[in-house]
Amino acid sequence: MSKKRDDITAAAERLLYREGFGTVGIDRIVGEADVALGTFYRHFPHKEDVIVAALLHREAAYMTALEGEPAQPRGAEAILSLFDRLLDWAEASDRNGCFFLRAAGEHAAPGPIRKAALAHKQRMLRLVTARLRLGGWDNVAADRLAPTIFVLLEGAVAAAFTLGDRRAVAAAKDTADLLLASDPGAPA
Amino acid sequence: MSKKRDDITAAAERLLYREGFGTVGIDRIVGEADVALGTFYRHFPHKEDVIVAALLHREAAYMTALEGEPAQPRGAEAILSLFDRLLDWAEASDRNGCFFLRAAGEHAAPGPIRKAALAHKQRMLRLVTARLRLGGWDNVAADRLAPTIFVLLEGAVAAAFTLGDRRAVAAAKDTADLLLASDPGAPA
DNA sequence: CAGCTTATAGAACGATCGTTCTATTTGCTC
DNA sequence: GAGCAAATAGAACGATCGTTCTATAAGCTG
Repeated sequence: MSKKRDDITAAAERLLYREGFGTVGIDRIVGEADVALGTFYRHFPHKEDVIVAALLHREAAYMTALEGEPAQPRGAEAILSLFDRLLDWAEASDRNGCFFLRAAGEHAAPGPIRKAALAHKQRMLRLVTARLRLGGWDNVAADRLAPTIFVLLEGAVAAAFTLGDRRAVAAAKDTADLLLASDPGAPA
Repeated sequence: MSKKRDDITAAAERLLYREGFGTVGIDRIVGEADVALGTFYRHFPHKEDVIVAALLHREAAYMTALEGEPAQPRGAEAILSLFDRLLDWAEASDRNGCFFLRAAGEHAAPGPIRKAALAHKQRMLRLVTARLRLGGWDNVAADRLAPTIFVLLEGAVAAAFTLGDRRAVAAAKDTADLLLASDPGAPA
């Protein structure tokens, strides 16, 4: 709705992701967004609020990036394409780990930040489940396979960050392929 | 060497892991360790120093916990037992994500903290490689399989945290089992 | 133009943070 | 017991942080 609000959210996401929640102050965000301090506090009464907005903003972009391309993927491709999109995403942004994992870890107190961060992971698990169904797995098989695919995605993100190369994502994709191919519930 | 130093390190590890690097101040660490402020600064001239000490302390405990039990595991058990130990570890400590991943993410500036955190991941990859060799895989097969096992371990840690149950670790273990069993380089 | 919302620059506040300092005491070793 | 390193309690510092406030300027709608 508000241009300024969006500018602030985007700047916050960039800085918080790149440098950390504790490191980045509001003055930095205000500077990066090129808005006045008063404008910031008009839109976000507390720092907590802008962090939540940054999380939601990044989540939307991330989920959209993951689901691009094959509109009606067949079979395993519904899952395997997620790893390809993940690789694109990881190579486009500066890799600094999973924003949501970090947000939850650095904000142990129950509250909007932790809630938003953990909710994203639940939505990711649901996204994987939905993709399995899209690929042709029945509901039971999808629910059974989703946690493993989720683990592979989480591991791929983490390892791509810490090892710094694309091997990890490729390894995760290959493993997903093996898993799906060897599963008795594979679609025709 | 120094009892006080160890007390401070242990207190810092506990607090920093549970509550985050930005949230916990030195006064909190000093309070938890029950030492005077001057004692703290005698042992750790900068906050950075105590963070690095906390990382190394946790790493030592973690790696030790992972390698417990079957002294000479045979075949896949060399790897699969890692997931069992990981489950024990995750259920013993308050789950708040991977300490090292968080440390690296929240300290983007190159420096001792990021270095220690990322070095741990390299050591984990080496640990996995060594376990594969211990299980009977030759060097080539071990190097090929290690990144995937590493991804599964990373994914298990992350998912155990965000999903909050043990399903994730079990799923990762089963996948490792499948992977190792279906690999052509499996030991006799 | 009037009137209202929004944005601006910047000072200012209280709290907290990492760090330093002082003065005193404890505990070990010669 | 002398001497010295280590630990204590606590005040104090400058910097930074999140937040509030004031005063002024744009920008849009009637």
